[in-house]
Amino acid sequence: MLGAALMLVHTGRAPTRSALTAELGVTRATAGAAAGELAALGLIRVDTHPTAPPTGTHGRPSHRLAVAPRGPVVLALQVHVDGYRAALVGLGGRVVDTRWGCVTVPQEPAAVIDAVVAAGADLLRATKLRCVGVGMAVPSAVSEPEGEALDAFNVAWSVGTPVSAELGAAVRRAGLEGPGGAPPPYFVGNDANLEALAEHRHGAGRDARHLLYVTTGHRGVGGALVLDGRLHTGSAGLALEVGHLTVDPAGRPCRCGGRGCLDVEADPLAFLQDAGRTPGPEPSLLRQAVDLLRQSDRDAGVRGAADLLADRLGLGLAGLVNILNPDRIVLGGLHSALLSAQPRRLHAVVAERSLWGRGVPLLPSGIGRAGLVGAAELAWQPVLDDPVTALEAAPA
Amino acid sequence: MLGAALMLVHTGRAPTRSALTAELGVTRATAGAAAGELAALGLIRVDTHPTAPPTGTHGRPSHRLAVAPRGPVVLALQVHVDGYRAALVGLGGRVVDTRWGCVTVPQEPAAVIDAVVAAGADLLRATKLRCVGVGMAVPSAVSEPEGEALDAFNVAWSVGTPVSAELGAAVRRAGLEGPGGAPPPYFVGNDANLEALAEHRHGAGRDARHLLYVTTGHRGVGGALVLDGRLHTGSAGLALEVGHLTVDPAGRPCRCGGRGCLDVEADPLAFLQDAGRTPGPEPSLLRQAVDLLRQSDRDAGVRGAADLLADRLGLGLAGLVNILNPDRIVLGGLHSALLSAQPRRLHAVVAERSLWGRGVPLLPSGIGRAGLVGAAELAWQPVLDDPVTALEAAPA
DNA sequence: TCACTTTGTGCCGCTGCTAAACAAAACGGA
DNA sequence: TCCGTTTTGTTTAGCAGCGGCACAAAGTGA
Repeated sequence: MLGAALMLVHTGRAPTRSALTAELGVTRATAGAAAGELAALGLIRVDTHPTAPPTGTHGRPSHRLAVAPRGPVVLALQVHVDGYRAALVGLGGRVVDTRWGCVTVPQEPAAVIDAVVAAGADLLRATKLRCVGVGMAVPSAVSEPEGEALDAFNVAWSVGTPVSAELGAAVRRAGLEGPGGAPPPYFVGNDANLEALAEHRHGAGRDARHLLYVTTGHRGVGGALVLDGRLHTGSAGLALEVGHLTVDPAGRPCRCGGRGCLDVEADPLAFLQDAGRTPGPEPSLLRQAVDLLRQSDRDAGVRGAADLLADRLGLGLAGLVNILNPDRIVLGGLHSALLSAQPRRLHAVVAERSLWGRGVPLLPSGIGRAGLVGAAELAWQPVLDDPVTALEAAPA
Repeated sequence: MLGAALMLVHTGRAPTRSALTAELGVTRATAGAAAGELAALGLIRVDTHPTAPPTGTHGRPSHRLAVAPRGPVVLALQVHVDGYRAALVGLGGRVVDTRWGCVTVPQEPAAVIDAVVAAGADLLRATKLRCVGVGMAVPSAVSEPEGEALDAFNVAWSVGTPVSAELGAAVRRAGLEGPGGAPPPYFVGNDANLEALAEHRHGAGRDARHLLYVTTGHRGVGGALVLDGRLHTGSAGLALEVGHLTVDPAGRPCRCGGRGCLDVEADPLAFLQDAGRTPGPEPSLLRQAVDLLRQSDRDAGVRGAADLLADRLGLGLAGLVNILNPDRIVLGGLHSALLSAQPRRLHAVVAERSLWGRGVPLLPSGIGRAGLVGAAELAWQPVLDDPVTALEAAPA
């Protein structure tokens, strides 16, 4: 109950106390008690006297609810192909402060993770905010419950790298303090999964019951599914490996052994190649591809490559629609840019190649740094599940 | 709580009161009270003095729990290509009595549904058992929440046939009486989905957290997914249309507009054709194919067709494994027979063509008439969710 | 027959919620 | 300006569900 109330404030669905009452489906008394407890825990702020609220309705104005401005935060970390980023994230997905660094690939996982955790520890020292959890996004499938990276070829980590264990060690080495003085709980997730979670809680996926998220990194295609508000990661954390759907049987060979996988046919590199460009070393492949896509109305070659990308992505999405029947699809990375640039062809292909995909809304991603925000969601989850227990969290 | 307890007895996971206590994770007092209430409702039987229980353990023997022998039943109905079947099904998936009939295609939906409901009403009159719900399985995708059949080409119903409404009308016409004297609640589902549900509750899918079910009818391939004990039907009931996964880009044309879909490459008709047989009018395509598959160790042509079927099905399953990461796969229809006949090739293809499919257990279906049992599960669901409310169910 | 183990049952108290009555804060009309 | 209406916040009483505990019951084995 407390957790459900906090989630409603967290996701912005309960901006007032009366909205909280309605969303929870309980009496005013119960909702009021919950709001009071959350305020006492320092998680939310209850504005008893909202200054000049232009209501326009009858009746007593409701108290406004908001996340506490200097309440606890979580440490959100992200490792990607050429660097890392650390951020302090409050409730509501508010990024308080952020810091980043570069690494040259290949690099030992432990060294990278130590560096990103150290950056986070710096942030915490500088702001003196209380840290209640650590979440990290990595560009790899992550097995559950072991927390091992299984295909982190982007960052040149070997199969089976114990990312979760390394993160735990780094957290202890950095001397981070969580609830009860013990090291804060820490979690690792795949970046595409976490971006999907962020989109569902705070972005274009809000209120979707079955949200399909598909995105590109610099290389490859990732997917995720959020069902009834919870990430569907499959039985071992390995679901939604959408990169190996076949979209062109005569296409490029893929490291999975097949040909014409989405992973190699609908990612930034494929798009640059299809447009006849030779990818340069700088900036990132994703940025080069997005910049190029902007020229599609002036350059016929680019336009052709964009059409090809839309056809292939659309075919892949159509297959996913047949299997998952989502009520919304959010696209990230290059696919988000493609959707914004020319929505029609993509919609048409999905409608044509799926059985009942005509009405599925396709939306571009709605938040920046979704990976970081998603990592924060992971770290917030224990608090959202049971605020009291998570905040007092007796050390082991 | 009461519902959870009933579910445990229903699925056979709580054969004794102490097992119920352990599975529910509550105190003996609470579990005892729940068992007492369910017995008072006439749903289960508590054997206080189990005669001669060969325990072999220390301590006081636990009371045995079982579904009530003459407790209420649900009416399970199934419509298929050339006929229908009605059954009374008790808790625990026990088929009390069954009755069937034939129809010649094409036939008006209302007429078929009237006939199958009438058969069910006969059964109820003959046994004088109390009916608490009606469930019907149809060979078509069923939209939610409207309850319309969307691709019932097998039974020649037009797109958008309001099956749920027709069933409701037939139930009222037949004068069936449910809880409180009102017509019993009625539900419609896709047959593959309901078979999956039956397998999960009572068959080869027991205790799987992420169960993927794939099966053939006489024509086409169907799939279903059971997540954490609940059927995943997608946002509009249209998920798991696995029949249109491409498994042979140069293959047969499919009514979806594509080529080489699972639907036309891994169904009984395709197998018969691949083996060089001309399908006869009798018996059903499924039966002909299963009978033929039995000869695969004597006939090289049949063996080749079986290998081809295993390759194509395996490729389709591998794709599904990449997307859904199930912890178990159960196969029905012709695919079940294929798995029993030659498990090795199928296992090998799934392992080879999926990223992490090596360890996924593949099992043949474990119950007969799974469609009927699944339809019964659908009808039982309100009782399993909240026995008290469902059984007293005030009329509208 | 006597420990010992395991299970069923009754009683007490805590927790979390609802219901109901009352108070507070806005609006609009006389 | 006053008062009725509407909506919301607050307080109190009461109920239902469940856990904890103590005790009784029904087996096993020495």
